[in-house]
Amino acid sequence: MLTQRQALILKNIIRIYTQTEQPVGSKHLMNELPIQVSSATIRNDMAKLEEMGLLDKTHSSSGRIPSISGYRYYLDHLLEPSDVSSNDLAIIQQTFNQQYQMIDDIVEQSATILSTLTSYTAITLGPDVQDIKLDGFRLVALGNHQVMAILVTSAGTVQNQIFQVPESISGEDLEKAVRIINDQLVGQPLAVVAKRIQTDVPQMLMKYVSSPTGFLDIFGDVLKKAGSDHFYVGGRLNLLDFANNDVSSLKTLYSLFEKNDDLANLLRLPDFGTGDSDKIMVRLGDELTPHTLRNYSLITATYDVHNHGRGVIALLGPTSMPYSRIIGLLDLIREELARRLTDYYSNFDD
Amino acid sequence: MLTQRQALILKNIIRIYTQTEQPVGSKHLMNELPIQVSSATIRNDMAKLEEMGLLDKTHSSSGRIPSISGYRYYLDHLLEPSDVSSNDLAIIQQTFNQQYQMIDDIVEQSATILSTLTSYTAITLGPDVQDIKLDGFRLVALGNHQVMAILVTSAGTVQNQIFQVPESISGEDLEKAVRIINDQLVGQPLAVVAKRIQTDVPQMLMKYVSSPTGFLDIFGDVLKKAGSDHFYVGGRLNLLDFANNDVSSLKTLYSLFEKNDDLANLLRLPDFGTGDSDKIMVRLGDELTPHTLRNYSLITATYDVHNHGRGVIALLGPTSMPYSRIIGLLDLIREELARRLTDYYSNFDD
DNA sequence: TATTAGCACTCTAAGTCTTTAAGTGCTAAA
DNA sequence: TTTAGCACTTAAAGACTTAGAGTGCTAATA
Repeated sequence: MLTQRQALILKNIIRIYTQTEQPVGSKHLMNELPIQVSSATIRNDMAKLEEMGLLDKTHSSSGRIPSISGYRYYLDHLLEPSDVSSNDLAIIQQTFNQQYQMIDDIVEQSATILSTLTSYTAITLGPDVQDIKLDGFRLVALGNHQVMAILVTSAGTVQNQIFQVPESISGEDLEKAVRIINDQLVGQPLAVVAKRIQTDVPQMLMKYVSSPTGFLDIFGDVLKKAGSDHFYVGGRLNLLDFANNDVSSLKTLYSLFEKNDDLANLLRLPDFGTGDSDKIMVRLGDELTPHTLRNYSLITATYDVHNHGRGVIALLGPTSMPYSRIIGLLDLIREELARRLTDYYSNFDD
Repeated sequence: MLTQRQALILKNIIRIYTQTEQPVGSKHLMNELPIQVSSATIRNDMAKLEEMGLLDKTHSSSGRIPSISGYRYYLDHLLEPSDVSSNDLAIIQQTFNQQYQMIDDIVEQSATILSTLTSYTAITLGPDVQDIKLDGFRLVALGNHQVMAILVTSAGTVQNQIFQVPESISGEDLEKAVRIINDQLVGQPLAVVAKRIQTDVPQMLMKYVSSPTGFLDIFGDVLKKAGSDHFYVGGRLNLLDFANNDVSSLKTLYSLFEKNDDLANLLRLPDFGTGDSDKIMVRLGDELTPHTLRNYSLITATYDVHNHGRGVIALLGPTSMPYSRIIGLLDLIREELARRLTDYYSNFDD
């Protein structure tokens, strides 16, 4: 357990290091502390903090920098989220008050705000797709053998894709197939639908349609799209500022952002679903996979859309971030986002 | 005018510098030339080439590097495109033989191939939208006050967007409006359509529909999308390799890639439309705008889709590229792309 | 007992100096 | 016109020095 003064010292070393990115020496720190003690006293406490593994030195006679464990301790015991500045608040309100067409737009905008206000990189994910159901499926002929397939889910999300239809498949067949799909599968969870088009649906179609495979490929494609998570990444370019010329980790990250599965892995919380998932979690150092990211810090928060699942918003930045401000901000945006989405769904089925 | 030997020297300095990124000295060059001359002779020619502004020194006693003018001369007078290696050829053929759904996919794939084969960044643009006509407009109701608007053009491209429709607009009104649009505007160039919905169309709709503005906003939005160019950028990450830690130019470029207008400006050829536009053009140094890019080289080629306009493919890389190989490659992909798209359109209206 | 002044010690960063190797330009001879 | 020879230039790398920031320890102090 830390003495009060030791905690104060740790807290301030983290604060100063975040501002200057330079090791903090005892004399310098002396002038920054609210209490009056000599630099020797501070040195003694620093030595103890180092012994406990909470501080590091860059070389034997350098000032101290926070170690990963130091950040961990700070985050777990010392951090107090600060209120959002009125300036930030105004920006958030203003952005969320824009008129949106779709849920996805709101979620995407959250990533934009978050990255703009922090100068880091934000990642957001809409409410989870666990038990989303098929709400409807359409095919719209566009001429020139092109057909647009549209799938609507119970969560209000829409996926579409355009296909080049070979002449061998007749328009009537497609229409029949669509009718059967809607009759038989609407209202069922996407996962069930996905399973059934592998099992009994082909036979069912077979009775009325001459070649169901082509159609099922199309339907399957769009279904897959609708069933997979959609991540939004805001402020990609900010990475260039805080990844200190470490081109290799830059590459890792940027290619990570392109792959859904990798992003899902990155954001997956150790205790997702269990425990108090309302807490904002910070992971850094070896807590992060892949290990290429051990110089970064990832803050994740979930938000709860009443009766419509939970989503995730996250922020990726350097290990040394102004956590107080950032976490306050994240908390506000999470609440705001939950509120907007809950509103959205509440006047959904009228 | 250069002597034959001077040309040989310039050519080889460029070749060696491209491989090593190091200034080339007279002794080193002596061993690399196909002719037998002393280093003193080479030094004399080098001095003359420098006098002409074709070579530079990094310091008074260093070897020579090509100047921007040197590259210019090389590109204009000495360069001979080389044949595409059988390996590259195989990759190109294979990629183009995949089944595509849409024109846009083919154009996008070109950017991917080009960037993969070169390790640079590729930008492609579909055939130009000069006199594309409106082919059809649809509204598909998706439930929950959502409507998808779909616009098809005579070029076979499709744009769609989903809107939240306020209750004040009735479904019947929308249907009527769609019918009128299709009756009156199909077959007309997009530019004309865009103009008319500002002038006579509102009045026309007014007769049959109670509140045409909402509908026209929707239609206008999708129309705008369909009328603007769509660029594809492949191999963004390759920039990290050849932009030597120059974070500021990296930022310029990455934000450039996000803005349609900026990309259009970048690719706009000085003599676009006039002259022999079949030539592959290389721009470097001050020929490039914005000037932040003066350490890069941009190669642009147009491709001609029979009766369906021209498109552009481009490659952005460092000033010192293996131009012979690159230009050979670009030429092949341009032809291949033109062929595929011409094919595509040829069995379009049957 | 906790704090502090004092001081020897450590290490980096920045500057100076030296050396080496690669390269040039010029001169005079072939 | 080409070439051998040579004096000269420069960057890069290593050795050395110095200044400054910082530490850890000891002994005195409150």
